[in-house]
Amino acid sequence: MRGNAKREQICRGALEVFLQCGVAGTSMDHVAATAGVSKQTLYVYFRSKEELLVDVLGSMVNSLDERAPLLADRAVASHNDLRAVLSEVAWTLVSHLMSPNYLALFRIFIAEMVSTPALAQIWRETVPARFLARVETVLTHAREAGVIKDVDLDLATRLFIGPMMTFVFLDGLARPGNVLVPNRERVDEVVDLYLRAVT
Amino acid sequence: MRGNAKREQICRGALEVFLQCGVAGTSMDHVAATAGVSKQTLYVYFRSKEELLVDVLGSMVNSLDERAPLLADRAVASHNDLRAVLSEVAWTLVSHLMSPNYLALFRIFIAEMVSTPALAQIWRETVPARFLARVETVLTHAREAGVIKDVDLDLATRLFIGPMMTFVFLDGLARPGNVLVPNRERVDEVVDLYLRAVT
DNA sequence: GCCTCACCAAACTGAACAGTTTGGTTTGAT
DNA sequence: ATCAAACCAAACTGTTCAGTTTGGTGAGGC
Repeated sequence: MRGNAKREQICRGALEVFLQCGVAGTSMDHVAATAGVSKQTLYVYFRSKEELLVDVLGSMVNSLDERAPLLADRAVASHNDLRAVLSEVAWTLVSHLMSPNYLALFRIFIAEMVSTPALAQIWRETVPARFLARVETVLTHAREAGVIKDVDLDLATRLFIGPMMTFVFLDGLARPGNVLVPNRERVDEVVDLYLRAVT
Repeated sequence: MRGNAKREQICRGALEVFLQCGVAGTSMDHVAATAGVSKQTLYVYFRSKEELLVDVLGSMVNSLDERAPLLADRAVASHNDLRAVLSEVAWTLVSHLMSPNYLALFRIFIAEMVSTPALAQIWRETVPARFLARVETVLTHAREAGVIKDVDLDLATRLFIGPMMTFVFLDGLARPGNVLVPNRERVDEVVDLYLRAVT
């Protein structure tokens, strides 16, 4: 009976190696060794390196931020509510996405998307889609409650997500081995500046 | 006499192959064939694939946007001046960075930065540094002219660059083969929303 | 006892590819 | 004419690596 235990054991090992060495730098021998599994068993569970990659990255990206939707459904009845929720959303986004694992994941997705369309789809449907949807939900509630002006929702979302992306890309991705994570106060300052545009 | 003509011929070919096939997918044989040069000559001009990569990408990234500094030095005496300059800067940024070549360049830099620190440095000192500096210059002029409020310059820059990055990353990089370039009106709407925060 | 299922280690195959070497040909200056 | 610098095509070397094959071991069911 081909249980899930071995499969997950393989996934854990593969994820570790992929994140640390990149896709090109990862050999199937290395994965097998790290997972504590024979190479043959590896090929019983996964037909190819590509299949392994898609499966492993897909489930990693899916398992992240499971508690996040709760956040977006909080009531937004006042300017202060909105500020608090946006601060929370922004901080979750920045601190998650700037963790070493997530940055490594970014690199892999961005590089492999071209040759592996399955990855491109997974990526779009999880990370950007989720964060955008979460912010849009919050802003919709805020608009319904009359807390923000009647602005274009997509634009307002971009104006919010964008500055957070500057942290992730300019201070994270572009500085391998020397990531500069902003503190929460800094993120809140962005939120405050943002609120001046939409309220 | 080892002239520059052959060298540039090699660079052109190498750039084409690197952008189209990625670094891992590029063989030195392919580069030589595309450049119309023998493999041996290739190795006379460049000691290794890595040296070729750094040289080629470095000069591509340096040759871009040479006319841009002119823009940032325009006078910003009124709200309308500011709007016009920011619109121009934003549109230059978005339309340049979302071109197929630039997106391919992004992918390579992001993937290779980790193993090739020289690339990371080149990247930071050119693309982000230049665009940030340009926006900061404009905003500084605007602040001196009393056109915008006394906001934190770094924050105000992030709030401006960020939304443009959403176009580049979410609608460009994340959609290989199906890039959605926003039209100029859409970019101007972002600029207008932005101006509500800083003026 | 024996059979089968899940696993293992290790050797193997075939292809790709960075970098080198060999053995030339062209060109242009003297 | 001759010599040297620049170039070329093509074969070669050594390595890495995805994926396969071989020849097993141990454990649970019957």
